[in-house]
Amino acid sequence: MIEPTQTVSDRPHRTQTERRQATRQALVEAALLRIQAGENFDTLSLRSLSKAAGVVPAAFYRHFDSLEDLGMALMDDSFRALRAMLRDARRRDPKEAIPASISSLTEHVQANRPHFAFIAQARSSGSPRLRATYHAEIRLIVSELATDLARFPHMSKWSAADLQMVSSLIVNSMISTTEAILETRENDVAGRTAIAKTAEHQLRLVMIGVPQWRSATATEDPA
Amino acid sequence: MIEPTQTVSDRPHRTQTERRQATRQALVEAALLRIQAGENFDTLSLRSLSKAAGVVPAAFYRHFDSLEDLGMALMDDSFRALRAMLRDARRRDPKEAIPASISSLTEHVQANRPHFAFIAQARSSGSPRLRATYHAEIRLIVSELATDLARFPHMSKWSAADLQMVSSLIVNSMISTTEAILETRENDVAGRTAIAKTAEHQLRLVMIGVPQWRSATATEDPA
DNA sequence: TGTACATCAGTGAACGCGCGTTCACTGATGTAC
DNA sequence: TGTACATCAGTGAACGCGCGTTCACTGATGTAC
Repeated sequence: MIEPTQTVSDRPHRTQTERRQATRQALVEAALLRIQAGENFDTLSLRSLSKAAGVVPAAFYRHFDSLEDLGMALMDDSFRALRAMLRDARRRDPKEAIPASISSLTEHVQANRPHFAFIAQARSSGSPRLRATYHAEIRLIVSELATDLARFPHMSKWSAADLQMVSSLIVNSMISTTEAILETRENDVAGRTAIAKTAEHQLRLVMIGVPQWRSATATEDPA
Repeated sequence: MIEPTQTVSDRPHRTQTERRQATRQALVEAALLRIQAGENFDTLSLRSLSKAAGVVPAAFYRHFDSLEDLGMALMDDSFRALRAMLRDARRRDPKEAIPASISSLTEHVQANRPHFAFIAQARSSGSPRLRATYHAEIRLIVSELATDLARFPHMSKWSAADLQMVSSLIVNSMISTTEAILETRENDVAGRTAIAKTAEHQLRLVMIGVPQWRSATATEDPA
């Protein structure tokens, strides 16, 4: 009577691989949940996460070498979410770059609160290795934005240093905006709208200065 | 032969009050030392700090109710250092406001690394109470800067919202600069000079946009 | 298809450790007379 | 100035707890024949 072949979702006994993935994911998600709730990653314990994932502490080691190892996995996932956001922003109308970027930011942060919260934390907490990874990723993003900016009319002749200067100003401002969004309560839509508006004005103000910018120092790294 | 009245520093047996203060200070400084070394405040333990201060764990309670209480004391000290920096910056030539502010920032951060590092951490770690204190202090600083900015020629007629918008852009940028300075090694003077230069350019770029700024929305909070 | 064996995710017990907190105490400093 | 008493910063021992890590194990899933 019972169909001998069932779909994956129907099957009560999943394959070993599927079960393994599920446990790993449960550990990761336990961490993200606690981070979303405002806890700092480095106050999490292997035992509490294992418990939340419904697994004995020793089982943790079947998936991660250590808490830091789980942190690195979280870092991967989180920056993947961040890069998806950047891709989305770039895909939108370049004539409306500012509002497009801001709305992309607010939407993605809202849809991936725990990942962005984890990134925000990594700025100044976590192990040195996690922090180093964070800073390397951010530096990369700043450089990529600098490249993008060089395509804008007024900045095509700018020095690399000046492009990095504007780029890091923008990225830092976006990080602050992200943190502000994360501080809003889930249902405070108006609060987030206000933050987005302010962020938009800040970007506009920066871009207004661009056509008149003249670097004071002529000395540039010849490389 | 021995002078019956000695100076405080000579006296081998200080008063009870002096000894008390010294122990309290030793606890606070043990925390600051560990923070300066890159540790996060909320990984510190009452026992390790007591040990560093040369005192038994139970003695901690003669000075602080809890670690959070010590954190609040650190917060007071740290924001006192930050406010001293702001006062210093305001005291300097207003015609050279940008370089004056940046050099004041770099000097004070360098002279009070652990305090500024603690503040930088409080942005996204520590107990909710510590975080709330941090955000309240920063909000106050943003508002004070907005008031200052209103005295500048082009901004005297600006709306409160627009002043806050520029002010928070500047403060966030300064926070990022502070964090960058804290990441430099103690002897990396050149690195800090480069960071200061970039920060100066960023502020200049922002201020260049100011005369042309027109708020897009006419709707303002009537209050 | 059926059987024998290998793999391996998860178990449960045990370990030593540093933690925050409590308590009755000690002995030097401070105060009242 | 000298004495008797009060104050109180710091002591040392003890507590129960959650931590990370180890280990031999179990039993279901997967594989080779």
